[in-house]
Amino acid sequence: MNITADDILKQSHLSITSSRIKILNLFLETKGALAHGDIEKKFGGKFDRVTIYRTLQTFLDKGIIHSIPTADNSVQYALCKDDCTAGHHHDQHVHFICNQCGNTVCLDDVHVPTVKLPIGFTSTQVHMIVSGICKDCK
Amino acid sequence: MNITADDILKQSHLSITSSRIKILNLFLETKGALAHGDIEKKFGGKFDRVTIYRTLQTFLDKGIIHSIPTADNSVQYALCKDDCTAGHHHDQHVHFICNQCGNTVCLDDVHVPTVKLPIGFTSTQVHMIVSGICKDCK
DNA sequence: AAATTTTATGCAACATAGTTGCGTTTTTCT
DNA sequence: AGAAAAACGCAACTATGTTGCATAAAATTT
Repeated sequence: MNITADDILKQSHLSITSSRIKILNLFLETKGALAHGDIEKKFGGKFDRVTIYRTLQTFLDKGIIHSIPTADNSVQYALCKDDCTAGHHHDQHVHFICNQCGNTVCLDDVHVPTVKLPIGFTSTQVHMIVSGICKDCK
Repeated sequence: MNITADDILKQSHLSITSSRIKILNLFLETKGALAHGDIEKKFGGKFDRVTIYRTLQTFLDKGIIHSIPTADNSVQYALCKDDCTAGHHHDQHVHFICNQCGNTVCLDDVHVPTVKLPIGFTSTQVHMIVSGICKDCK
């Protein structure tokens, strides 16, 4: 049995509202990552833009989604795996951005390698973003 | 003898203009990376915002600077090393963003490790962004 | 060195993205 | 069902990024 949007919200102690359910379902249905603009387009004014901003922020805070920085100024969001908690993210996988279709996907199986930082530097988070051509576009 | 802004522009076959010289000098003087907003603040309306956008884009195209995606929607730019050319970037080093001082620096000595992608994926560019506490803030 | 061509800049107007405050509605708790 | 808490929608605002075009400045030619 699959996990539902309802379950996720309950697990995170969040109020169950129709906008949260719908946005969360969109994430569950979508394979790749979503930008704020994608969500806005998908629902075509059904929700206020502000609601989408706040919902994404809430999901980020609770560790339901994680953000993926991109070179073109459009932050993408993707669902976290089960082992993410509000305090600490474990999304240490590589993200892939396809230059052809523009999709961003989580390569859950590709782990971000650890690098040795110069003396004095301490790392709390590592992002690895690979761009190129994805398997659907080759 | 140090390389000058003038030299860089000539090498890239770009017209020598005062805005390009000044923006390039700012990069030469600054250790870390700069965002568009930093440059705008620095010059306080001395140049048009549009000029800064276009100058950055030109420098990017010519391989004079490279861009660094960040999680907070503010693309940073930093000078490329000598071995970057217009066609192909060789800035395969790790970037570090300090959560304390907010500075972004190029860790020129830390090379981005190669990762094995799933079958069907082809990589053209890899970004590795580490955030944490830098050596000046620890 | 002046004229011409090419390129870059500034301005205006616009488009998109993100934030904040506040009254109203919805959800949750008892 | 009623009270308290949380979320939503609206409006207004700020910041960020883009485009077209007239003007200004560089580079090129003679």
